[in-house]
Amino acid sequence: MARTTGSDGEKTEAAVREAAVSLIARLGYEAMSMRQLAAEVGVQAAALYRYFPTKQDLLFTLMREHMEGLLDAWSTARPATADPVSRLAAYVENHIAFHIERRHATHVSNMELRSLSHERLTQILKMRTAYEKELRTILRDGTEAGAFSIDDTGLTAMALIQMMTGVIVWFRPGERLSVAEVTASYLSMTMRLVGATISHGTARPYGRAGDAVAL
Amino acid sequence: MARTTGSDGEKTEAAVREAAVSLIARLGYEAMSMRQLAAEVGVQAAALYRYFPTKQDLLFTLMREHMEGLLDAWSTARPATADPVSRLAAYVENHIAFHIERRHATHVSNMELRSLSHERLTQILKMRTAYEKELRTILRDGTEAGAFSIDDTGLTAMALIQMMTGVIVWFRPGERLSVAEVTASYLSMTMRLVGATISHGTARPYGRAGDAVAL
DNA sequence: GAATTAATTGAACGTTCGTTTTATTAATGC
DNA sequence: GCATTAATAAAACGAACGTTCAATTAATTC
Repeated sequence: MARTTGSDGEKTEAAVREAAVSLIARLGYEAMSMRQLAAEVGVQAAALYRYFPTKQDLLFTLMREHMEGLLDAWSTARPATADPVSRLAAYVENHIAFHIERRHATHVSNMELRSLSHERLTQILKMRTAYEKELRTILRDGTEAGAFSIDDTGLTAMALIQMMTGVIVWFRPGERLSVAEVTASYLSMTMRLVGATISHGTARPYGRAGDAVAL
Repeated sequence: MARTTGSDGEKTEAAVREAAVSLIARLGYEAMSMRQLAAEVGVQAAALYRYFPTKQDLLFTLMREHMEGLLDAWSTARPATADPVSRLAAYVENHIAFHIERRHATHVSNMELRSLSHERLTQILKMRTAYEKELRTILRDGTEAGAFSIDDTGLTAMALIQMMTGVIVWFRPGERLSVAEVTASYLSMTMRLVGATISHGTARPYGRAGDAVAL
């Protein structure tokens, strides 16, 4: 009826985070109760409040760390080259890989924004906007350099991100398609959508279906 | 403390539906209480149970009618022609128009699926699959006819639908872009993504940026 | 090995939830 | 105008919710 043998704060907190992402992704934030979460972890509900002062603090922590992870992943994957096609390819590959690997956390970050307070919502959206701006910059640079032909970079960036993130809705690892195949397909679709050419001024389109996609 | 002057079942039920779509879209199904909904309509919570036996029945009704509306809209808009490019254009135009016009209901139908019972979830997903199959058929027909060049019609259909439906996330009527402009952009992006050509065997691509899009 | 700190339990608090029941009044049909 | 039906209010139900508090035990420190 008190501290249990082998109990360890760090391990418990990690278990809480993991279980929370999984439960919120499956049931939704509002539908998940603190008692349910505690049961999943194997503790009483009161124990959760040692690690997160409120239920919303828990949600916010999960979301903030997910967004930080996304920005970190991109700043690691971002290539040094100025070539817009390479930069766009790197963005797409990073985005698909990250989102497939963290399907549940992405689900939470995308679906539960309305459960945040105004101030915290603003913080998350700021990070999201920064990430989207990276794509808009690539698209604008590429258009100005003549590598892409795009009507509206803002609209195109949103369309691409929605398309790519949507992969988590239908993709299940270990089914018909591998992660590499899915990534290659999305890369090809992206390059065609933006009207990418292999190099400036060339009419040859990038990655037509049936061709091997040059990475 | 009982029936109020001017009360009318039909009007009340319509008001309940309307307020429910709006509230669920804004707060989420779990976060919306029946008392909140009743207050929005201007009645007591108990009055809602005259029209919908349970909260989940209300949600299911809204979703089912939304999906029926989508299928109806497409069966009206679907062209008689066999030309895949025209059929795809009609699909995109109908999809964008319908989803922009019914942003809130779409939000509800996409986000609250997990609050349905298994049986009802299956019913909704069946309608959704039927709708998606229409797009897959167009893409397959177009690929076989040589009008599109697509790697994987299933994957491409999902990517296109995610891209198009995503318009409701960022688009706000009356801001920078008109509905017509947005539709034209999405049509152009779609045609490029599927590698559409104006007619079979021609190398000329459909709707490059900068050209006028032929509708 | 005693004192301190870390981790957790169990019980309880007040609130809100979806829903049901009963009573009451407005509209309708004859 | 009387009987019937439609539409609602008011009050209450038990259950579940997020959260707090006090007590208790395990691990750590000295």
